[in-house]
Amino acid sequence: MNTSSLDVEEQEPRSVVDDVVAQMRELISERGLTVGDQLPTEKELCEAFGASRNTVREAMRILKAYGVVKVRQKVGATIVDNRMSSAMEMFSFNVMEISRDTFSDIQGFRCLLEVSSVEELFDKITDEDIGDLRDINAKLLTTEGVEFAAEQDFLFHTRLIQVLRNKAILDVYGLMKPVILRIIQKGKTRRTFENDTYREHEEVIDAIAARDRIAYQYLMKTHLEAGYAHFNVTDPFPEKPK
Amino acid sequence: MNTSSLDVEEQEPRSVVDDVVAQMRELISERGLTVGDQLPTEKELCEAFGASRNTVREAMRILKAYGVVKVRQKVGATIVDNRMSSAMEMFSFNVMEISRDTFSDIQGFRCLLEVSSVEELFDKITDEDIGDLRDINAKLLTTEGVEFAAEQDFLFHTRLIQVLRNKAILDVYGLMKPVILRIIQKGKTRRTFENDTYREHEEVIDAIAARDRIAYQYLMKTHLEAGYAHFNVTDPFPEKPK
DNA sequence: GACTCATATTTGTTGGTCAAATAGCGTGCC
DNA sequence: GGCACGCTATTTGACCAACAAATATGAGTC
Repeated sequence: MNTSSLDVEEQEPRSVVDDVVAQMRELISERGLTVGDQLPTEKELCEAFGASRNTVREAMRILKAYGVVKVRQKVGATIVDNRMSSAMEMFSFNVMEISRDTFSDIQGFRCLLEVSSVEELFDKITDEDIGDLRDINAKLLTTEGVEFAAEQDFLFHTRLIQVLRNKAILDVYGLMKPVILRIIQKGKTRRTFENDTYREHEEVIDAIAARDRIAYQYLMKTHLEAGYAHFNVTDPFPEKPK
Repeated sequence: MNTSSLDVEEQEPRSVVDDVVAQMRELISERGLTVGDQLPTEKELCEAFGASRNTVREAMRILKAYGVVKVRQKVGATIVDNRMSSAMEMFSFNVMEISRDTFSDIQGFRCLLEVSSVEELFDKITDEDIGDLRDINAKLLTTEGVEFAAEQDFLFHTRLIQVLRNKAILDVYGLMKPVILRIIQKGKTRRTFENDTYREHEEVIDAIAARDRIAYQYLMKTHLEAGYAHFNVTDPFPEKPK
C-alpha cells in the first residue's frame, strides 16, 4: 500500500556512481561543509575516490539534482540548499494519473492546513493580507484561460497559508503545487472559476474579515470539498494493477 | 527570506543535459508514458535528441535521482514513482545547521498535524493503534543509545499520524524525518528519553484512551514544545552571514 | 514443451580529446 | 600606489571510443 517510507527495498549491488555519491556525503559531513563552501575539483575527486571523471560527473549530477550543490565552470562546485525547489521540480513530472485516493488525501491535507489552522490564522492575519486576497481573487474574473485561473486559485490559497508565517508549511504547500493544480483544473471551465470559485473565495474572505470562525471553517471546508464533485463525475478510473 | 517558491532566480544558459531532461519530459508526456512503461534505449535517445551518450546518461541520472525512472542493465529504463523516497534521500543531506527559525517552523507544523487533527484522530483511532503506541513507547526504556531512542520517539509520532490514514500527510512527515530526528536528539541524553519523553508519551496515550480531547491537545502541545528548552539552551548559534 | 548455452544487445565504467568559461596573474598605464 | 586591460592556466561542459558486466533472446538439444 504505502511504497514510500517503510518497505525493505531489495538492495541491488550499488554502482560505482552511488558509491561516489556516498563518499561525497561523507566528505561533506566530515569536513563540516555547509552552504557557501566549495567542494574539491572533479580531478581531485577522481583521485580521492579512484573513479573516472565521467563517473564523478554523474555523481555530481545527482547532487545537483538534489539541489545540494551548484556548479559553475572554472569556479567549481559550491554547496547550496535548493532542495525545496528541486523537490518541486521532481514532483512536477506527470508520471501518473492522480488517483482518487491521492486526491482525497491531498484534499484532507489542505483541509488540515487551511481549516484547522483557523486559530493561528485569525491571530496573525492583517488587513494587508485580506487586501491581497481580494486582489488575487479579483483576477479570477479577468478570464484569461483555465491555466491562468487555476494559477490564481492556487495563489489565493498559497497567500492564505502565507499568513501563518511558517516556511516549512509554505514549502510543503509549494511542493504539492503540481498535484493541486491538476486537481483544481479537473473538470472545470473558465466559467466555473468566474462563477463558483470567485464567489466561494469572496465568502471566505468576508468570513475572515468578520473574524467569524464558524463561518470560515464551514465555507472553506465546503469550498475544498466542492472539487470532489468535479473529480468524481469525470471518469471511472482505469485503475492499473501492478 | 523565502528562497523556495517565488523568487526569480537568474536563469543561466541551460546546459545540453538540462535540455535533454526537458526533451525526455516531453517524450514521457507526449507518449502518455506512466509507471511500468519503458523508455527508449540510450542509443535511441542519443539519435532522437542529437546528443552524445554521456550527456544522455547524465540526464538519465537526474531522472533516477528524482525517483522517476529505474534503470537495469540490458533491460533499460522503466518509469517508476519513488519520488517520495528520493525526496527523503535529498533531505537527509546535512548541508546546514538547523536554525532556530527552521526548528520552530517544523515544530509548528508538527503541532498542526498532531494537535489540530484531534477530531479526525479520535474518530479513527482503534484499540490496536493504542496498543501499538504503547509497545513503541515501551522501547524507549530499553536504553539502546540515543540514536535508537530518537528513532523510537519519531516512530511513536509517525504511528500516531498513521492513524489518520492519509498517505500525503504520512509522506510529508516522512520527508521531514531527518530534520525531526536531529531536533529530537538535540540536547538530550539517554536518560532524558527514559524519564521525560517516555512519561509524556504515556500521558498522551492515556488521554487518547480516555478520549479526552482537551487533555490530549494540552499534553501533546506541551510535549512538542518541551524540545524548545533543550534547543534554546545549547548554543548561541554561530550564525553565518552570507 | 522444457532445458541449456551461445550470442547479441544494453547499460556501466574508463580514458581521452576538444571547447567554453573564467579566476588569477602579470603588464602597462596613469 | 592603484587601476584597467589582456593573457594564460585551470576547471567544467560535451563528446567519442572502447571495454566490462549483465541479461534478454533465440538457437539447439533432448
